[in-house]
Amino acid sequence: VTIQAVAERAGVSTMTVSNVVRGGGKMSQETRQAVMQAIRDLNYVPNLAAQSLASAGAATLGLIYHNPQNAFLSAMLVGALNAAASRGAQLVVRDCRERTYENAESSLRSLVRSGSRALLVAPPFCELIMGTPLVAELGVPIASVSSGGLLSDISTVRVDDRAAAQAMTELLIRRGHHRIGYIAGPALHFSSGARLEGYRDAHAAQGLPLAPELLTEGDFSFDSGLVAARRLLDLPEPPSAIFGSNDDVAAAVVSVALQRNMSLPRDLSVAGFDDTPIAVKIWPPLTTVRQPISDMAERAAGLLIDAVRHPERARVVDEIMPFEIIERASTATRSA
Amino acid sequence: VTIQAVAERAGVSTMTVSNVVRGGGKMSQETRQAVMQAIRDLNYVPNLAAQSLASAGAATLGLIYHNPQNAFLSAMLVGALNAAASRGAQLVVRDCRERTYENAESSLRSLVRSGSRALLVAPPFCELIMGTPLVAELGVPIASVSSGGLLSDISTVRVDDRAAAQAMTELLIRRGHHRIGYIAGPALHFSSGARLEGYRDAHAAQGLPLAPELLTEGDFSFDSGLVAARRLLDLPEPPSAIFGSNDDVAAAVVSVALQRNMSLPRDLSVAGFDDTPIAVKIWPPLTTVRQPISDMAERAAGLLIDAVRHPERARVVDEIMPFEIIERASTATRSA
DNA sequence: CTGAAAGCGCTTACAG
DNA sequence: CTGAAAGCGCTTACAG
Repeated sequence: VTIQAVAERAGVSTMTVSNVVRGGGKMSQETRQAVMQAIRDLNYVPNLAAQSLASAGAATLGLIYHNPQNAFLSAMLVGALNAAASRGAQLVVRDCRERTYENAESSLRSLVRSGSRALLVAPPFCELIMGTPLVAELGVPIASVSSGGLLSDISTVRVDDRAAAQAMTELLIRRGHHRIGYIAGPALHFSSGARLEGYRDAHAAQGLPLAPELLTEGDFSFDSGLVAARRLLDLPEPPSAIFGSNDDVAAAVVSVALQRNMSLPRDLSVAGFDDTPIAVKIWPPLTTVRQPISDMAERAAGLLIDAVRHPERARVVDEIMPFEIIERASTATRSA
Repeated sequence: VTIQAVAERAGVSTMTVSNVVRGGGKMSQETRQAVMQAIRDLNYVPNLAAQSLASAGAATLGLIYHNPQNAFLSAMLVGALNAAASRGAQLVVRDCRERTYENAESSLRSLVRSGSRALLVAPPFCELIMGTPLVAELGVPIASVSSGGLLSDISTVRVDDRAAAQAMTELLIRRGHHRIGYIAGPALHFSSGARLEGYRDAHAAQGLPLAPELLTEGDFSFDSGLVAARRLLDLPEPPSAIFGSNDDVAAAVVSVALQRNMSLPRDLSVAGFDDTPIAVKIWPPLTTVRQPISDMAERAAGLLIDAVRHPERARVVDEIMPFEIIERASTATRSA
């Protein structure tokens, strides 16, 4: 069942069918009705590959990321898929094996070459390609989610990571915690730096000294959180609260604490970042910074679809979405 | 940079370039070298949409599923993506909003129409379309992962869910548990039925009576696990162990128990199914049935790619992969 | 408001 | 071992 079959059945040209399918074009009600009927009768479904080849309206978005097991990525995928589905776009997903510029470059080129008219790039790839000649060479709009900072030539939808981390740290300080351990993310992600700044800002704002031994670095993985948590809890003077830079890392802290028979949140307050599903699947559920990842991805994908359909209006934007501090049972006022 | 540009630079026809790109064909070493060099010089990347349109070798697989937030689906995605990447295939992913036959049908038709040469269908869609005329109408090989049973006209890669559930239940019985709560999955999934059978088999095999009040049903979600766990623990004579039919449900049991200040595994043993990431991100880590979801998906996708490339050998297969019982800290011998 | 023609970048027979 | 031709299903200007 091709567009031609539909055209014949409806007694019009393929061009008219194409117009009806894409929703645009002006035509008499009857023609449109006839075409719709033929489409229904024949059970016609457009061939996206052909649409894309003919370099058409069917915006197909390319998405690259690393480690799809990750909850952040799952959420991002959901959002992008939603935007694509609700707006008739196609999503092509590509897993980049390594977090290197070279990997990102070859995946991105292939995607564009294969019909992607816009690109959604997950961290840390957006940081990696930002500002390089590649961005212009690709020649399509590019957007990212949760980049952790403004990206000169890539649109971004993010929260104010620095302010969010500051707000969370201040919450902990208000709860009476003076020694707050921090588990930073990997340097490759701009968001790691921004969140760390926020942690520092809070100390400065509240006149609390920064204790260097309370600062550790992980790579956003649960296992790295385990290591960092042990180091922190083994300190001669351990922290009374630990802020992990994402939920997986915070969950690792909870795990280590429970394993040591500590009672949470009495003996230790724990906070995370993202509000991914795991935040409420562990006990005690995590106090965390809610970052609407799916919505952000949906918005970013929407931006791209708009840019593809209305190139004249397209431009690089930096959208900041609101974050929310969610206090759950993993934090409490410091016990005297 | 099209295939033509490469052909000109290498001084051959596009057909020869095409042959080199797809790896097949017989040609002199020099021609091949020249073409490869031209490809490198020009940074040529084939246009998958065009390949697909020309109804070519570039196997593109369509994948439909529901609720990508789910750990099972993430793992499945990873596996499929791996297979696709390592074998030069393209993966197009489609989220089916509702778990209905109609939804599956329209998504599947669209996928095929748009160039998918084979389909990977997640539960419960494989159960939904199995045995219907649609399968033949689609006209492409279809495979599923973890279907929970043999599917007449769809290839499947699965574990023996019944035997796995029996093995887990027997482990619990051997640990001294006589009253084992069970939280079944939704009826739509064949695996729910199979696992429940396994739970029963174990009781029969060990000469243990089945207590109907110990049987509850969830829908594989964490929240449904919360409800079921409360019901079970509120019983006049509560179970000393609870077996959840997936890890999310088991995590919910752990959560409810900890919330009630029970000490795990002393007061309650908990077991799950799947060995998804959450199994080791909670404390105590879950005893569970390890089902190699990613590998299974990779295998299923590989089967499909083979079927596309060698249609003459293609047939419906039912592959059973080994499961593994992983005992972690969430289970223990029943305390007297 | 509707249509005929050319073309998107590739591959598939079919020749040579 | 290599190439010229036709065609995959659609869309984009351009006419009428």
